[in-house]
Amino acid sequence: MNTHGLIYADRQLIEAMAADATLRQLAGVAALPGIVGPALAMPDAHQGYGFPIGGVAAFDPDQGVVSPGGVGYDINCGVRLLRSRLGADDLSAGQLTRLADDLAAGVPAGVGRGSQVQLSDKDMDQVLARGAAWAVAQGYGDTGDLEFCEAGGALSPADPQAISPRARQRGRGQLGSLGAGNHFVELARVEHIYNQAAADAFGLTAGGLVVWIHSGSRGLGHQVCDDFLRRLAKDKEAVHPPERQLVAAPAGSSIGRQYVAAMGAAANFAFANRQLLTHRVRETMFRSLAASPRDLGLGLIYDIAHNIAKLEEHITPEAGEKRRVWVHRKGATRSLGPQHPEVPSRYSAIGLPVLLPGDMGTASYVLAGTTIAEAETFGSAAHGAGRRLSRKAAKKQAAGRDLAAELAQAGVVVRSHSRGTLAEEMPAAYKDVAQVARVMDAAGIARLVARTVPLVVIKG
DNA sequence: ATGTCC
Repeated sequence: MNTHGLIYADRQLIEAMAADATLRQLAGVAALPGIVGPALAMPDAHQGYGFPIGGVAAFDPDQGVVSPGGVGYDINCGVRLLRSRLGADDLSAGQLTRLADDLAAGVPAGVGRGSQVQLSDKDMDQVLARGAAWAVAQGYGDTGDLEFCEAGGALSPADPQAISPRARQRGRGQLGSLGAGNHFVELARVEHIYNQAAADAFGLTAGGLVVWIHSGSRGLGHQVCDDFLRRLAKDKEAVHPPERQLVAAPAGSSIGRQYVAAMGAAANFAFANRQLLTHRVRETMFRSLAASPRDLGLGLIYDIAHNIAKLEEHITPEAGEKRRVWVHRKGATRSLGPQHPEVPSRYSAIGLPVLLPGDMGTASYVLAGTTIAEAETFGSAAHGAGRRLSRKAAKKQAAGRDLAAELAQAGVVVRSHSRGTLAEEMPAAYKDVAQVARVMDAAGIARLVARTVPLVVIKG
């Protein structure tokens, strides 16, 4: 190892990490060349492809690497949160059911499912280069949305030409679609406020209705990851660690630059995707409730990327030097404290919103970023509950059960395109998100702001 | 996560 690992967890969470390959994978990350500061594991960390999900690592731009396994297959998988002017309890059961039906009909979802938008090659170039800004320019959303997206909703560098024809083809009909797996649209009620000043700044009120949107770069990002893993596996320039899935490219090498440019373009596809989904959700809700945008609100609180590598400037942990580093956040969220220049001015006294979606039957958390995270974790925090059961084990446990009925009984209206997805995503498949939130608050890498509970969930 | 194997 070139550095040590640093894990944020309580006893139970670290025992779960010890029971799978998380710690071995973290040691593999710590052995990569040019790593700066420790190899970090957030409290939701679990084993992933080569590099733990919930892992964070920073690399020197000259001596270090970029790694597709350190970003993940779903490039710029991420989460958005919308506030509303509605009280959740003002909606009748009938209105909620109708919203569930209308959103299920209006939001394209499911494996391989496409969108209503068919992109020309020229449009696709613009999506890949400009991300959410392209979507807003096309009328999908408000100009104001961009201020509340990480990186303004577009990564740079991003080169449309670095994307393979196959990746482009897979993405062509998928912009504005949810996908499957853990992706969702959720209407939720703000159940508890922990920090009133932060909640006020974020526009969250107790009892208020909010909307969570979780999606990524669909088949396009998946293909980009696959393309570069294959190319790196047979590239002499590449770094080939004993854990073969952790193959990496020197950040300054030709293939490293190509990966970064392709990853940025795929990330932009994901930003545009969430922007189109947002537009579709707003339109559907306005129509379903026969309400005006003025009455409903649905302004964007924030859009975070939780599968990404970015060249960022940080004061390095322990050494305390100001350096530009390639920060890999794989299943990890950015956490920046008050007054940081990348925090929108509306939130500058509070810190960046840290969005922590839980499972579809329990709760999700909104937290605020901290200067402690800036100092210790390259400005990073956890991204969710973390899996307790593999997809396969979850399906086995769900056999013979009617999960939609169980969730309805618990007050959550679920619409899913696939029974399999519902089984893989059942609440018992996830660890306790409250535990993850508590660890972050106790360690100071993010501060609790609010808890929301699900009312309506749309799944792939 | 994923046209769940080109």
